Formats: sequence, structure tokens, C-alpha cells
Amino acid sequence: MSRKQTLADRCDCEVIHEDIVNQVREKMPQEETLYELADFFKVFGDSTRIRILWALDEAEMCVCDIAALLNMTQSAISHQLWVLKQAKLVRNRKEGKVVYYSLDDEHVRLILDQGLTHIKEV
Amino acid sequence: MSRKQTLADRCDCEVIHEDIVNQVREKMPQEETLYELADFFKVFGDSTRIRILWALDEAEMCVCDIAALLNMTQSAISHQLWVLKQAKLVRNRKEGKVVYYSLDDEHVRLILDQGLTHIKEV
DNA sequence: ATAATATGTGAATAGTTGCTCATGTGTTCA
DNA sequence: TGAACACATGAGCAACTATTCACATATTAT
Repeated sequence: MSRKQTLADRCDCEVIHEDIVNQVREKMPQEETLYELADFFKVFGDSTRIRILWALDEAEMCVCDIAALLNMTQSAISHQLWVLKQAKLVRNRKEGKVVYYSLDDEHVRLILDQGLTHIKEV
Repeated sequence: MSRKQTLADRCDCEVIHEDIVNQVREKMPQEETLYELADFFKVFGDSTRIRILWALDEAEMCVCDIAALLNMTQSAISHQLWVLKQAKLVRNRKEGKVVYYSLDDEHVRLILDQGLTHIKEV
């Protein structure tokens, strides 16, 4: 019975550095925040959405244009634009039948660039 | 027959701004790069991995400690650490039976912080 | 050598997700 | 009014993924 009872029973090995674990636990952001953070990055974790973001960083475009540019169906693009809008990464304006999308966040480019920096270094 | 033949046939609507589409297409990075970028961000798109990265930013830790900290099995953590290592985000060193993990990239914190900035603004 | 411990790993599974297909909504134009 | 067009959206499916489970490997201690 050497198991530390203060820690959950789901780990099947001992806690080696309890002091460090407790110290780090105090500094961790709250669970909710970390989940939101993961959800935010999940949006960048798809090549279609990455391409859309990259394209919109170059110019405002309508759904048809994006579909043609990326060689995909309008429906697929529309679904992804919905995801991007939920994440507050793009905004849209309607002009007659046509809906124009553009970036809605100034650090989208910064985030993409930092990702690029990483994969280029490796 | 007004459809532009220069563009793929998978889009079920017309191209409205052909000049802009062509212009943006020229500026887009190559496909390969965009896929790598998506794969890179995919790693951040999971709350377990986000929590591991956050923890390792505070202190170097062994697998057991991380499992205890996050209240998960050692096996689950080990699998995720493998993913993080593939992405060159963590490195490890062995000391006897114990394997210590730490961050292997100085912009991990930057990327996390920018994600945080975004979700806080919204 | 044997037991105990820390970690790695393959297979299986449950949950998630991106796309397609069909259809609906809203707008323009004849 | 109705046809044509741009876009949105729900259901369904195939592909992917995170976790669990069982077990393998490696190191230490007795």
C-alpha cells in the first residue's frame, strides 16, 4: 500500500515526484480553458481549412471562388466555412446571391507563420 | 455552357471572380506544405496533448508523473507522448527505469499563448 | 535468477470528423 | 411567376483517432 491516495487511481504506476506534480498542478490553467484551446487548434488541423484561411488571407472571396480554387464542391467548402465561422476565424457579408468571406482575426496569419517556422526547422 | 473549362469540374457553381482566383492560386504555398502545416496543428488539437505540453512547459516530468497529474493511464500518456515526439515537440532522456520528457521547441509556448489570446478575445 | 517497477506497443473499440448527396432557402432576372 | 443561381444544411458513410487492454521490454533490487 505505497500508493499515494491523494492522486487518482487510474494511473497504474507510482508517482515519482509528488512535489513537482503538485507544483505543476497549481500552475495549470483550468480544464475548461485547455479544452477550448484544443478546440481552437483543432480548426487549424485540417488541410482544407488551412487552405481556406491561407486563401482568405490573400483576398476576400465568395464560396464559389474558394471551391474552384481548391478544386472541391461548394457543399464541402460551405461546411468548412461554417466551422471557421464558429471559431470566429472568418466573417461574411452578403451581396445579393453572393456571400463573401474574409478573415476575422488578425493573428490567424501569425499562427500560420509560427507553424510554418516549426515545420521548416525540422 | 458558360462553365470555365480551365477549372476542375467538381465545383457545382460558376466561378465568379476568375482573375482573383488565379491570382490567389499563384500565391498559395505548395500543397505539401499546407498538409504538413495541418498535421502540425492537428497535434495541438487534442486536450490531452495540450495539457501535456502545458505541463512540460512548467517542468520536466516522467511518464508516471504526467499520468498522475492528468489523471489518466500511463499507457494513454505514453501513446500521446509518442505523437508529440513525432511532431518534434518533446524530447526525452532516460535515467534508469525512468524516462523524462521535456519540451523540444521554443515556440510551443508562443503558439499556445496566441491560441489563448484568441479564445479570450472571443 | 526472480520479483517489482517504469515504460513502450499492437490490437480492438468507441467516438469523432470530413465529405457526398439530396434538398432547402434566398435572390436575381426574364 | 417561375427558372436559374449561390449558398446552407441535415443525413449518411467512410476514414481517422484517442483510449483501453493485454502484453512486451528494460532496468533495478532482493
